[in-house]
Amino acid sequence: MRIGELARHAACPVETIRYYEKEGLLAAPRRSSANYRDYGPAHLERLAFIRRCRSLDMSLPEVRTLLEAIERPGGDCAPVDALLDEHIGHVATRIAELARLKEELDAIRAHCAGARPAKSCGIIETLSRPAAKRAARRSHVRGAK
Amino acid sequence: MRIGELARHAACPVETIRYYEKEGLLAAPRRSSANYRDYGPAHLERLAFIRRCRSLDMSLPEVRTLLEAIERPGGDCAPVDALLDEHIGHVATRIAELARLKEELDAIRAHCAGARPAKSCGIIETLSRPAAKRAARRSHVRGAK
DNA sequence: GCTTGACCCAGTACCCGCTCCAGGGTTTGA
DNA sequence: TCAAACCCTGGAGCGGGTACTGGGTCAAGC
Repeated sequence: MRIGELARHAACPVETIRYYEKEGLLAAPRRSSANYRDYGPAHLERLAFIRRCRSLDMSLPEVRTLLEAIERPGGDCAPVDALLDEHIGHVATRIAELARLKEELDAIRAHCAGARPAKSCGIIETLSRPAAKRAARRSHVRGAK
Repeated sequence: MRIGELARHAACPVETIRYYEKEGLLAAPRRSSANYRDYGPAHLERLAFIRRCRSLDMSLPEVRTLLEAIERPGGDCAPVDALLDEHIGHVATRIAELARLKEELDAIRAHCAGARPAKSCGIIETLSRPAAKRAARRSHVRGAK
């Protein structure tokens, strides 16, 4: 199967497949005489796994760790469990952070009822004042917009 | 005041201040004879505003829009209100997405009680199956790790 | 007057996870 | 035979900085 067909089966852009190969997440397939990549079912399975993990907001290093744990012959799944637990923790943390953020934004928004001269707008004034202390983000799960 | 002092007052890395100047968010200050940047209180006020907005997860284009709305003489604050409403909407959307994601991750995690051979681990099997459909993220608020 | 260390400058490369582009070659169907 | 659709490599770009190189400057102590 050529890269376009693999891309359709895995619902993954062609460029992303080449990128995964470059990053060592997906094994380089053999090439046709015209130098086209030629994939088999194992590649599709592996790519689907990667895409599924990505859809769960795992980073590529995390996916790599999972793939290595799976490939390791005779290994148990304890590292997989640990990685998943940690990832779930990150997601929970980010949810809590965003909930606090939303409270703060709602409070700021309440300072203005609309259409007043900018100089006397309570929102602008509030935005100019220092924030209540919030924990810094250090984790990889993406934010809000 | 030199850039280091401004950085301390605003709790903002020096490099970031230079970056904001390059991006046109912070006006270029006058220079000392040794070509050092020389800031006044207005710069600190403006930088504090930018940092406050960033701490609320606004993007730099959003901050730019706010700054322009504030600077516009005689303008009212309706655009500010609108921007804030939109941003709050993005945050709420991201919270909902992450909550769904966490449910899915919890469900996957429940498939393994630990320390089984990787081949028979329910997590790995689940990760290999296609995901339930979830809405794609298109918004700027960051995710979970 | 000289040294030491803290500070400042400009410019560039790097992070992630792609995405898009340029400029070519190949395959497929009409 | 020709066009459209596909494939290739290599490189640049996104946001929002961070880090580094290789210099210049300043203030204090000796």
